[in-house]
Amino acid sequence: MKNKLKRLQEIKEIISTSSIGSQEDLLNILSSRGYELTQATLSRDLKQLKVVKSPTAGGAYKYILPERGSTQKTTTGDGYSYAGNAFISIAFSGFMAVIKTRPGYASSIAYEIDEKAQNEVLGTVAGEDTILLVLDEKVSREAVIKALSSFIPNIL
Amino acid sequence: MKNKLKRLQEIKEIISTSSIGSQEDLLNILSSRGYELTQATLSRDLKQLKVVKSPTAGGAYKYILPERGSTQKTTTGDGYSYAGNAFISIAFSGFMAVIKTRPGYASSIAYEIDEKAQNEVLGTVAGEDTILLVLDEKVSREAVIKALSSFIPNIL
DNA sequence: GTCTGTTTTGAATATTTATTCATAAATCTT
DNA sequence: AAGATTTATGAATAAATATTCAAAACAGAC
Repeated sequence: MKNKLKRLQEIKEIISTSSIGSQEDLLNILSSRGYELTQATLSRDLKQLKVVKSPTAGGAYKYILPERGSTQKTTTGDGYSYAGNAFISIAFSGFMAVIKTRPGYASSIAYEIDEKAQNEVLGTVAGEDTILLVLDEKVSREAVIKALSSFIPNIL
Repeated sequence: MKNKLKRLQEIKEIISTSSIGSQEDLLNILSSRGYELTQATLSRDLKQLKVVKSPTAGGAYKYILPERGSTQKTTTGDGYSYAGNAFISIAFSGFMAVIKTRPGYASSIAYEIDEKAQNEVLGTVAGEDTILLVLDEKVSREAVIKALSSFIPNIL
């Protein structure tokens, strides 16, 4: 219909000026302003507007508009990893390990480690060509190597 | 139970690192990591964490952590303590700890730690979303938590 | 106009999420 | 320790929300 756009505007306005806790409430307000639609349509409208139902401090819920001017997130898309090439060496000390990489690759490899070796590695800190890993004190160094080897073939 | 806190941290971590579309999905991941709970409890957890189910660009939904400053208010007192919001989790290994934060906040929180927990923490190294803490070997983990909790309320 | 493809919508339904109610576990107070 | 109070939880259910499926409204192209 022609008034979908106006309706979306109205929805944004209602949501931003009052505290709406359910689609049914919003539906009633819209109805009182002359917009006839069903919950199904409203659900789709809210999805399109990227409206979100957020828990409030008072223990209830309210709909909120998405952040304005938020930057689009960039997704690499290719899904390929340079880990194999960029990896240079690994060494252990206590419950830590240091990985050397080719310059510039430390953070991307660290990101993969964070993703894929959560059981073995508590966390990482990456510089330019060095990654510091904090290992779980319950796992062996062999287990760490094994976990990393699934996406860093050169490690062996 | 006592593991509610760890569970909440785990939830934050899962949500911030992967794309979860329903509580059931999240429930499965939690289950695979050893957390047994029902959807009812998860719903309450998410409400407490103010997690929100947001429509994505791809036409689906995903859970996201609350944006800093959206509904959360700054703590009273001498300054801003945004640390609470940006903090995600803490884990220990040996005389070290790893703190995960929302991307970009690691260094500011690390700065606060350096300032305010000098007795417990020898030093920190911060990346984008991870802080490495070297702990004083004479203090307990509980003491560290206690010291940090004075300016990272969410830690408890 | 008619044809064809796209968009919008409602009714019914499926799915998802929140809450109620009861119980158990933890915490506090004597 | 016992009793009282708060907190955490699951099972069942209620409530809310998303989607399917079919139909209608629309927009162009001819």
